[in-house]
Amino acid sequence: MVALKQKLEERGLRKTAFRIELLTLFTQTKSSLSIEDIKSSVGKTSDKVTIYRALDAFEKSGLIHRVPDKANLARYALCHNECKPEAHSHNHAHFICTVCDETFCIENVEVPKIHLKQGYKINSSTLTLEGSCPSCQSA
Amino acid sequence: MVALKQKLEERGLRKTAFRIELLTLFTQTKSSLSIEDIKSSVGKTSDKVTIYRALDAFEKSGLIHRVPDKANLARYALCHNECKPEAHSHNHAHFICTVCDETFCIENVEVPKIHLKQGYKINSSTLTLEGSCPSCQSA
DNA sequence: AAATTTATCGCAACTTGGTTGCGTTAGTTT
DNA sequence: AAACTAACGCAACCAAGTTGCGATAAATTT
Repeated sequence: MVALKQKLEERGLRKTAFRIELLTLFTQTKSSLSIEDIKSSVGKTSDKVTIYRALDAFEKSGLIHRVPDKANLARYALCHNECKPEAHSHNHAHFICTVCDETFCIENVEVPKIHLKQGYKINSSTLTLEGSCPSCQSA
Repeated sequence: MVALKQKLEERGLRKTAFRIELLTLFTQTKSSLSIEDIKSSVGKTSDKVTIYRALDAFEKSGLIHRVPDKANLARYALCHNECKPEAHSHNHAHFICTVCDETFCIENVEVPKIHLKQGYKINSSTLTLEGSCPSCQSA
């Protein structure tokens, strides 16, 4: 909890009740959170605009990053590595279960380095796998 | 043109003026088309609903497939390989230029096969690269 | 060729994810 | 405590995409 407030302070973000609650939610979540998820657990009291702006601020300051989502919706997860503002480094793949719509970070899989024809400058690369996860297999 | 109408007929789609025009546009386009692109070249006369439904029908019948887009918008391209309804096979990477927002298919790059932990079933995998393309480099 | 069938069209109205403007509230700094 | 300004919250808005439904026009049947 203390470390959590520190994270906000380090980045020049204010320690409001809502933002602390939101960041806590992220630390307690194994995989990623959709806006839906967030709304249903901390959004009862806060306006959607507040949520969007907080997510935006968190992302800009390197606290969280966007992960892909089946329906092309926004989805976020905590940054594990050292992410600085304007330079997120998330070189891992994502697995999206098309049954339960969960998004999993595949930590131990590196996104292969691709080199393109001369002239292309690559800033980021994402490898997204779609299918069904173990719990949805058995169903 | 003849082959084009045939494609529609083969899939049980009607050869309406609009759908022929739309399919022609796809064949004339090297990379991919956003809804914006489509609207501005064939959408003057047709309703957006018509466009969406035509794209939907084309995709379902394996004529075109969706490609990722920077802003998570829908974007489509012609199917090169043999795509059947319900079974698209597009094992190539996409490059999105974040300057001009163009999406390029990287034809000669295979999406590497990833094997996950037991229990995950992968239906499709997409490798998306973001950066700036040659023409936007020089600017 | 006319009649029937049915895919496609096009308008209106709606839904959803997300944004903008702006006045108010509340951390933070002095 | 006063001043400063990030963050909040409401309303209004926007854009992408969907749904319902009657009208139109291919394709098929007679």
